[in-house]
Amino acid sequence: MPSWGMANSPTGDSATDRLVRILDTFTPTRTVQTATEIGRRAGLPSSTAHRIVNELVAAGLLERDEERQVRIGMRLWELSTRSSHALRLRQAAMPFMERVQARVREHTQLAILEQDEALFLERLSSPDSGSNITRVAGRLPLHASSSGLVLLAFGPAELQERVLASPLAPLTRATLSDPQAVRRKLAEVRQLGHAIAPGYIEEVATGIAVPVRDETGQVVAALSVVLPRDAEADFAVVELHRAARDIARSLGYRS
Amino acid sequence: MPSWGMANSPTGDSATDRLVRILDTFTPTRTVQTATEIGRRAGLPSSTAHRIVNELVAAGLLERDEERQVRIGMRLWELSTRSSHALRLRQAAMPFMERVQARVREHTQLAILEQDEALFLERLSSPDSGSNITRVAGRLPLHASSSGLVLLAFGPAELQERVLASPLAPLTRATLSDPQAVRRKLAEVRQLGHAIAPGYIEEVATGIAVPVRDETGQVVAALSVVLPRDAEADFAVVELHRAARDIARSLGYRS
DNA sequence: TCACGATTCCCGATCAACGGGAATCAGCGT
DNA sequence: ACGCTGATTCCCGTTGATCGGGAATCGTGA
Repeated sequence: MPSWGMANSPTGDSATDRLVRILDTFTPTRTVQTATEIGRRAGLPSSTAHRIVNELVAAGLLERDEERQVRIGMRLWELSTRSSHALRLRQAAMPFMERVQARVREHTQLAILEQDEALFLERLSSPDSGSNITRVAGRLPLHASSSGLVLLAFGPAELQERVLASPLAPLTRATLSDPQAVRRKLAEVRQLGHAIAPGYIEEVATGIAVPVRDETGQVVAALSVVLPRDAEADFAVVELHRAARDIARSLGYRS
Repeated sequence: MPSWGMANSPTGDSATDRLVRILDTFTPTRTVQTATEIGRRAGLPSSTAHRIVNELVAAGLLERDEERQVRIGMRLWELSTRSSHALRLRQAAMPFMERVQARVREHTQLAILEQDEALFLERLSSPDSGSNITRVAGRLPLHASSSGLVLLAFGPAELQERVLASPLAPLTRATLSDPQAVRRKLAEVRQLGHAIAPGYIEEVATGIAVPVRDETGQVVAALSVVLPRDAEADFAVVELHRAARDIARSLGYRS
């Protein structure tokens, strides 16, 4: 069968899939690129890529800068803020995160559960900085971060089973990668009411996280700080618990 | 011609348009709704709405809660943070906004120019609150807000022409709605280096805004506070200018 | 039990999207 | 000046993915 006469036919994946593939070609480190480049990365012919990119630019989901490079549009951010859930939480948490940050003087972070990972909603950086693992909108595995352990420990049982059944990649020598060890750790977290993760992500850093409850009393987020490896943790734990309680209160949680 | 035999044919608007229409059915006050409801608001038949919503949920752009209500997904927020431009600005501005907020003790806001309106990227609320016009991701017209006037005064000339040529809706009796008056105001803003908008938006409030420059020296944002109508403005003006300068410096602006 | 709305499933008709290809444009090195 | 490379736009014949009416199913509240 001759291929020179082949038809140009639709690709077979939905418009939505293609859109996500295109948006995914943007990464935190590559925030601008040409339409052709997008096409190459998304597996689209140049001509198709241009047509779609132009549509998206017209719709405001993408933007072009002065050199016609394409970047993600503010419109998308605007639409994304309509997702009340996280935004409301972030808003409520902000003032108290600032207080923690002012008193503990270390990176202060707020994370939620998202697709079996800890997704960081907000981060106030330490004035006298240090390590920089987490980013706003960054993710960390549940078993290897203090925030993740809190979200896991207070999360639904089937989540725990799913995560414990999957491979637990260690990030450092200290990371818990044995299901039984993680299970014990989770019990400890539930008993203490907070998670301490010494060196799980970076040898030199210890994460400390507490659960944050919404107005229904359900744990919806983890509030955390990152301390130097062998700093005194007690003060941070107290401050975190206080902030978590105040956030829950400001969301309307009683008792 | 009998209509009962009519074909089912594509709508004529691109998939992108439909996506935006669907996302636009979500508003800050209506953040969850059923698929059928989305269809009704977006002008889509129920069956079509369901198909598309299901696709979007599968792609992570929308989510369903426990009652199968649909809401905007965190995935969208995550993708939107890839738009470096605004995020970088917000990150750089945050610490200095906090300082302004701590010292002036009034609503402190950061806005950028977006589609001929002032789009608010961030807002730190006054502890002793008061009016609440601006919201994060909210918009205000350029001619009627201190932030807008700054963005307009230091923006490209063709933007000024376009805005002055369009109808200038007054929000209060004090709002400048005459093109000539706005033109004079813009000259004043350029001369003073900041904008004072007494009662333009709300009778009882005065907005004060200063331009924020990026590393190239271009004005990319407006930093503003909202004061009670006849509060002393000088202190706020000084603080705002200092913060704007520090933000520009932290972005790498020299001189 | 019934009624109503949301949701899923099915399916034939249609046309908007697809992408190869050619032309154009822009920058760059020689 | 001149080709070379890559981005971009335009054209156009083909076709299968999209569309939505309709029916069945599920869920809930009266």
